[in-house]
Amino acid sequence: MGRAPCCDKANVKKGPWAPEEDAKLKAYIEQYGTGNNWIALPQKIGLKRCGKSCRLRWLNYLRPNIKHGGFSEEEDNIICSLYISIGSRWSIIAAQLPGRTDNDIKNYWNTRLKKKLLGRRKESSSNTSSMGERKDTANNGLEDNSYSPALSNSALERLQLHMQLQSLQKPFSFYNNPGLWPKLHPLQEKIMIQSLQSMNQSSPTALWQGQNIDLYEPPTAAMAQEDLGKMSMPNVNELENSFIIGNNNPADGIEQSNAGREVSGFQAELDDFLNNKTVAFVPQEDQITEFDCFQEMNGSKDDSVIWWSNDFETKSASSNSWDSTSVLQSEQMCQDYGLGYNM
DNA sequence: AACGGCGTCAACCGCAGACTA
DNA sequence: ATAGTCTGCGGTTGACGCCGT
Repeated sequence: MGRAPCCDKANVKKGPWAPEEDAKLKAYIEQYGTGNNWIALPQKIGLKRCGKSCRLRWLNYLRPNIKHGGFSEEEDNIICSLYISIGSRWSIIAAQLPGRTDNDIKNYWNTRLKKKLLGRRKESSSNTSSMGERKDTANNGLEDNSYSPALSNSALERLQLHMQLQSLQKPFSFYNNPGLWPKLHPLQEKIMIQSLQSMNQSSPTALWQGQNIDLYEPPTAAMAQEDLGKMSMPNVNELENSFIIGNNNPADGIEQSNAGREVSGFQAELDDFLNNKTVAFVPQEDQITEFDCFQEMNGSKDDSVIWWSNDFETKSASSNSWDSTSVLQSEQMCQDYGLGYNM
């Protein structure tokens, strides 16, 4: 059974809002409030707009104390940290940044921050190029893998960011060192990727749960082999917990303080990233040979190494990576996070 | 000046969950 | 219990402006 449309689309105006429309909407809401019924609101004030459109306009633009543009470095850090930690939960992230809307943050991430962070891969690839490995210097960014034209997969992005951070912290950790990865035939790789893809489609949470990866304690090679054997991915909850700080649970005193150190260390890394202070991870010569198997997997050696297949169709992974409990944890975490970072 | 490519951002769309009758 | 409605959210789209050729 289909869903009833929220409004009569034929009689609804679309596109940019006119100043008069803004004025009408703003004046009404400021005087009467939304009345808890966005659908009825446009009729009440004689606007030929969909209720949802009114809501969006109010929340993203007309609402008082909205800030547009001009994101500070501190805000950058918060967005990046939270994105890596909780994914594309823009509303939660926005809640930590007063005056910012989820839409704004989402746009800012997609158009700038993502490039700022992931674009560093470009640098490292260029370095590789200078070592005579690359043939193509154009479009060597993350999104250019032949497997995937678009990078909408926040989970993968987060993994990659996570790995970048790890590469800085522990350059020889498993995830940075393809030499520790099991050698697979390109065909096997593809099958693995397809399996991951289907797993992720059928049960997005299953992919992430049940496996441990500590953000700062990389698994041993044996563990890693086992991980890969199970075709698992890092446990995001685990990852997420690595960021929980200041939980004020006396029983966890020691762990808390450790967590605090981890986070501050992480924050330092992030700062470095954002400020371009650190040198991007440059694979060692022996590692580069290992990279080749992944490049061959893509049928070419012309691009930067993409660790993961970007071919995952994880449209839902980002939003379904954890259950509501985790979301609540995230919200708690966000509060703690705020304390931890002296916001 | 005209054109095309690209980046940005406001707005739309569709889904999922909460709520209500 | 169930169907309908509303809200909130995240992904995507399209208009617009800037810039290089």
